[in-house]
Amino acid sequence: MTFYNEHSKVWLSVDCIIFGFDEKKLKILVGRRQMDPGRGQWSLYGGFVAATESVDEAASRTLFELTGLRNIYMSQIGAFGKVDRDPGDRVVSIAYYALINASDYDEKLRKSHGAEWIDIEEIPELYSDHNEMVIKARKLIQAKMSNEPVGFNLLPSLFTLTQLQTLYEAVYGVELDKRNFRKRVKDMDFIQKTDLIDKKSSKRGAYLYRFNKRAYTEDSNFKL
Amino acid sequence: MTFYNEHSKVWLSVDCIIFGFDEKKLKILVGRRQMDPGRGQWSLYGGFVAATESVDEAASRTLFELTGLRNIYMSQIGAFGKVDRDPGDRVVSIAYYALINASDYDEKLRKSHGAEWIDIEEIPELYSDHNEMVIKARKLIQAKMSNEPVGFNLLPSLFTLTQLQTLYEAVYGVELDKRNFRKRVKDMDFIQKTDLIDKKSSKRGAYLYRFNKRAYTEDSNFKL
DNA sequence: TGAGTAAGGTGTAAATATCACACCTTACTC
DNA sequence: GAGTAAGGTGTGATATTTACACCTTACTCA
Repeated sequence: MTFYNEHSKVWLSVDCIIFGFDEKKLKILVGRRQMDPGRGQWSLYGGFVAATESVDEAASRTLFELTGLRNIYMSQIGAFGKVDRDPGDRVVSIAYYALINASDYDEKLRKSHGAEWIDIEEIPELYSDHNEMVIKARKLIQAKMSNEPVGFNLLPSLFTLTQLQTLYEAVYGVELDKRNFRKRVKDMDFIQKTDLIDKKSSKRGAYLYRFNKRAYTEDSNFKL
Repeated sequence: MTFYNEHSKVWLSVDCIIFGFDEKKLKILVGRRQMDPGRGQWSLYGGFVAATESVDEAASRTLFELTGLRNIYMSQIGAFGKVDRDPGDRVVSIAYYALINASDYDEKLRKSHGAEWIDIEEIPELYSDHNEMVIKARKLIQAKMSNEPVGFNLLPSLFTLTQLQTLYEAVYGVELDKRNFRKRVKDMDFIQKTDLIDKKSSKRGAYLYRFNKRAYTEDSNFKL
C-alpha cells in the first residue's frame, strides 16, 4: 500500500566534509568529480541514499567506501535543498562532517580514489553548493570542539599537548597561549598524561597524553 | 537529459516546530493528523516538498498555509532519515523550527486548522519521530536565543522587560535574577527603552522596550 | 666539546565577568 | 488608607579569563 503518490519524489544524496589534521593544518578531503554533470570539478565525496538505508547509514557507507574506516565520528550538518543546486537534476543533499585521524587513512587507498587533502584555508571552488557546506561544517566543528571532546578523533590515540594545541589553533584559526591552554587541559582529568615520551617532534621529547573516554563520562566538563 | 536514473528517489517532507509565547509559557503548535497513516495522532505541521520549490520554500509555504503569516523567522533543524520513520512509506523529513508572535496568529485561522498550542513541557506522544524533532528544536533555540537576538520574534514589537525575562525563563526552563537580567539588557544598546508604558500587566505600569535591528547590525554583542 | 637552536615545560597577578542578594515605588482595589 | 502586586534599582564576593617570561632538555654542527 502506498500513501503519498500524489506527491513528487526527489533524489537524495549525502556529501561528506572529511576533516583531517596533519600536525600543522586542518584539511579536508576533496576529489575530482568522476561523473557527469560536473565531471572533473573539485567536489566533496558523496553518494546517493539508497532505498534500504537511512540517511546516516548512507553517510557511513560513503565514508567507508572512501577511507576503508568504520565507526568514523560523524555529525549531520543539514539539508541543502535549492531547486537548482545540482546542475544535473533535482537532488537534495544532506551534508555531514566527519573527523578522522589522517594517519589511519591508507595513502594507497586515498590515491586510488584520487582524493586530496586540501588546507581548510585554501579551498578551491567546488561543485554545486559544496563550498557553502564546507563553511557551515567549519563553523559547526568550531562550536562542537570547544564544548565536546571530539577533536581527539583527529589525533592519534597518544598525542602531545603541543599537537593538541596546534589542532585547536588550526580549527579556530587563531593562536592560543601555551600556558593558559595547558592550564585548561590540566583541569580536565580525562585528558591523561602517560609516562610515554614522543621524540619525533622535538629534541627534548614531550609527554604523550591520551583521552580517557570512561573518565569523561563520569566528569563531562570539557572546555577548550 | 537525466543523469541519476540508476538511483532511487524518496519522498521529502518538511515538519515545523512552531514556537509561540503566551506571556508565561513557551508553546508549540500541534494538530491531529488529517491523513493516513496515523490519522488522528498528534503531529507537527508539515507537508511534502514539491518539485518546483526549495526545501526552505516548502517550509515557508507550510508555515504560511497554517498561519497566514509571511517572513516568519525560521531555521533548519536537520534531516530525519531513518528508513522506517514514517509508517506509510519511505519519507525523509527536514525539520524546521519557527518563532512567531502568537498574537499575530488569527485565532479563527488556528481553529480552522485544528491547531493547538501545547506547553513545551507537556508535549504528548507525537506521530513518527516528531518528539525527537521537538527535543532537538528546543536545544537549538536555547543555544540560539542566548547568542542571537531571535527571541524578539516571539514577542510583540513593544515589550516590557518582565515579558522578555519571562520568555527567557520559559525557554531555558530556569528562573533568572531580575537585577542581573536587566543589567545585561542595559548593556545592549539595541534593546531600547521607549517612553511608552504598558498598563496591561501591572497596576504601576512598565516601560515598553523595542529591539532596534539597525542598531544591532552596528553592535552585534548579544548575550542573554 | 661547547655554542646555538628548537621545542618542552611551568606560575602569578590584573582585569573581567558572573553571581547573590533586599528594599523602596507606584497605582490600583476594596 | 491599608493591602497588594508588579516595577524598578546597586553593591560586594567569587570565579573566570587574560596577559605575560624564563628556564630546561637534548640534539646539531662548527
